[in-house]
Amino acid sequence: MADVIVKSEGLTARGRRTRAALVRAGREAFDEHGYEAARIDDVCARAGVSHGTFYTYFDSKESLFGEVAGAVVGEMFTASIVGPAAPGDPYTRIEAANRLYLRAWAANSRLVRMLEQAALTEDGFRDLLLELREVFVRRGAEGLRRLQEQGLADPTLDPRLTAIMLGGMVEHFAHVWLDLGERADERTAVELLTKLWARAIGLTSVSTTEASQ
Amino acid sequence: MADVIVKSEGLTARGRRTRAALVRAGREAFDEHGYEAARIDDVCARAGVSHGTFYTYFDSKESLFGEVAGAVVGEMFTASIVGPAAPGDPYTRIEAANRLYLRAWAANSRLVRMLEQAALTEDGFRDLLLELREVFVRRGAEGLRRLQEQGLADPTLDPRLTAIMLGGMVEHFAHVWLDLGERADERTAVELLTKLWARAIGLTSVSTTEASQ
Amino acid sequence: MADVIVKSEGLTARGRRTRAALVRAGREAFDEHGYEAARIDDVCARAGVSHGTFYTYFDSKESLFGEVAGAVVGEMFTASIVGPAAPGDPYTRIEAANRLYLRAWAANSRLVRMLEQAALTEDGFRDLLLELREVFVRRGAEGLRRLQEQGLADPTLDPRLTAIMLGGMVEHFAHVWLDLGERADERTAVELLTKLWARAIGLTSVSTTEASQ
Amino acid sequence: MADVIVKSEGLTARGRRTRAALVRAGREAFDEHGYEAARIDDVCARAGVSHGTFYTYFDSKESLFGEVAGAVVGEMFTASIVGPAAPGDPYTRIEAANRLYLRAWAANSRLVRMLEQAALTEDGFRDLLLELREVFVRRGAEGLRRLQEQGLADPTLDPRLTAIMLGGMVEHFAHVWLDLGERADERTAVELLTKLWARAIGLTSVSTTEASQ
DNA sequence: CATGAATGAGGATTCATTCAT
DNA sequence: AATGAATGAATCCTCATTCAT
Repeated sequence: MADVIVKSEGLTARGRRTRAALVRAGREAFDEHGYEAARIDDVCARAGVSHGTFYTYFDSKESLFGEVAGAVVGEMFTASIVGPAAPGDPYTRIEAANRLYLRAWAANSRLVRMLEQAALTEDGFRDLLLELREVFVRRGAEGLRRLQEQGLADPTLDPRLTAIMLGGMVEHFAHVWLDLGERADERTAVELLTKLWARAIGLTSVSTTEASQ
Repeated sequence: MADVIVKSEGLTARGRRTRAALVRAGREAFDEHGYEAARIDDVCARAGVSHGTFYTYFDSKESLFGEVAGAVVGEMFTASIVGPAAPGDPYTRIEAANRLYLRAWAANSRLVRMLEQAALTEDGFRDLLLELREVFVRRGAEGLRRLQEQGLADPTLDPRLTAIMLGGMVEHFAHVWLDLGERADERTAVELLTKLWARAIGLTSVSTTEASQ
Repeated sequence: MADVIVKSEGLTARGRRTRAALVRAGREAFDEHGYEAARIDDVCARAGVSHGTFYTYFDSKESLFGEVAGAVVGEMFTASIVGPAAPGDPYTRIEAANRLYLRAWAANSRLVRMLEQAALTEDGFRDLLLELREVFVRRGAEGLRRLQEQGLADPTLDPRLTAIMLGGMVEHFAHVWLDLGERADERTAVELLTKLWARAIGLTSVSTTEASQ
Repeated sequence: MADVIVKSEGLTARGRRTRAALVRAGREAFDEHGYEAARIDDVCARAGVSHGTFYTYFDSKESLFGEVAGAVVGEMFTASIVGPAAPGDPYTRIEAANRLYLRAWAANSRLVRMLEQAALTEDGFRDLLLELREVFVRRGAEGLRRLQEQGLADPTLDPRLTAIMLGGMVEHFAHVWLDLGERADERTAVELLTKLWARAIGLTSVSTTEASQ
């Protein structure tokens, strides 16, 4: 993945536990205070280890963040996979994907923002960030292409750009919803996002189906 | 607006010049390095004044940022106004609005991100940020409501939530486009954003017109 | 007096007014905040003049303090003089002197403390302080010597040392009373101070007189 | 005691050594330069530690001063205790008390002055100062009351106010003697202070005894 | 005389990182 | 593997003083 180097080889069981505790603590600290404001002291206190111990496992604050960010990105990958043989019609599947998409971003909104900050200065983070985005963009683009091939979506739409825009709509809403406190319940949000998404790509079989809502 | 206090009354011409130079320099510095990483010394060097002079005009880095953010928000308001008697059909008007919207956010993307960061800790900035968002959200919601009243858009859509989502799509694309380096030319982007937007709200008179593009 | 140099010659009437305003403002500022904490800005604001003007009249903050301290010392000299042909018996005269002494120190307690602070570093201030003390010490010592010569007080007491100690009692009480908030009314305080003072020096004609209180 | 918080728990032997060195250095620095003029860098240099180490043990200059002041007050308490079964007649015991009193104040004169300065702004220091004063005042007042009960001192004197005044005489003399350089040897000073004190309270058994000195 | 903008030395404080134990 | 004391570069901010107008 990203080329951030961490000290993680040849650890005893105890060492692995300590290391894991630090990553967990780091994730909390970054999420609560942001990258700059998060203190190594705080991380160590949360993990229940002393100052010096931190440097047994990580070279620097940055390398801890790399680890945390990698874990988050991994989770988001996993969490957003709609079972390949997902049931139902295209609309329902888009809805399911949007629900997972929204949840994945909502759960990690602040850390992804941080990763974006970090990406501005560190190329390693930039790569990680682009990789994260690319996975979601490709997934969206492929889904659209498949629908286009099946004659269910407007074939003139550029799949990649469309996926970026509509994916961005979901991602951005996750941010507004959670970080900025816009009031909405998940169900309503997912339904509306899906309706807009489906209409935007001209999902044919849907025009009547979801009119019943 | 935001409740950040600045020293700005009763200045001589020279004072106003210096102050303006500091704001300009601050905007550059923040835009280049981000809020935390921006150094007051750097700002002073850019403005060609000494250390202490900064504090003649501002209480702190924070208060300078407040000034810069206020200016940016003001510019974005102004820049995004579509002439009330904008020509043409609804689709063309949405397109014009999207173009301005995209440009406004693209021009200030980094500073708005910074404002979001700052909003996490400082209530004054949070207010400024919410105010900024609200203006765009309201504008979008009112546009949609008007179309709904004219029978040109799906009347079942919640105007506010829809405006947030579709506005977010544009805003987020501005970020991906400029900050993350996604390749696209403005024309293509605006056209696609508009097509998606129009379809999403079920803009009637359009379904055939622009299908020929 | 002290060898603090001030710019005070050849001033116009307007100049003298400004200068006086600065001294007055300085006295207030020093009394309220202490020497270190008093700000030249604050002094200028109180005096209603601009920053730069201060340096037309004084070389430095220190020289302003010199002026203020000199004025205070002068006032204390004046205020503490018991009319040479003060009426009544020795006891009554000691009482009158104590009342004035107490008032003089109470009125200027904080500024004298400041002068003591300043005296630690600046010889000019040290001289002024010693001069101030000396005046009071001498006055007390001479009073005692006169009583001793008249056979009214214990002739074995060293006049200077005794005056320092008993004068210190009054001076210190002024401090405790006003600066530290010890509750007591002036009348009671003066009566007790005088009784203690009179007894301490073995004032003969008094042993019965004041027993009637 | 005072509500100044210090970092002092769970230290290793090395930590305790460093901390103690800082307190010692701080006491010296404060005593030499005064509170405001004392530099943290100077304290660190004296203690032989680096800049940052200071903040491992203290939050601020103020908290170091709190520690130093607390230590001084503690020492003064201890140093001024006259053995309960002190030998001899009342006069001799007053003399012993005065000697200890004078020494205690003389040894810490400057730091107590500093505490008074600090008490003007910080309530924690004000409390510490008042506590210090109160101990001495009470001790004096109780001594006097005992003598009054035994019929050895003027029963009409208010014990507290009298103790404040006569205690102030000793305290103030310590200041004049040491800080202002009034020449006197301890023996003479203590004898005179005691004579004045004893006469002032009308100590009966003494009037003739010590008149022969 | 008055103004107020500009200066910059100086000081307190933070915190990631190192290292002896 | 863990500890926690020590480090010092880096940064913000203050305020007495100077100077051009």
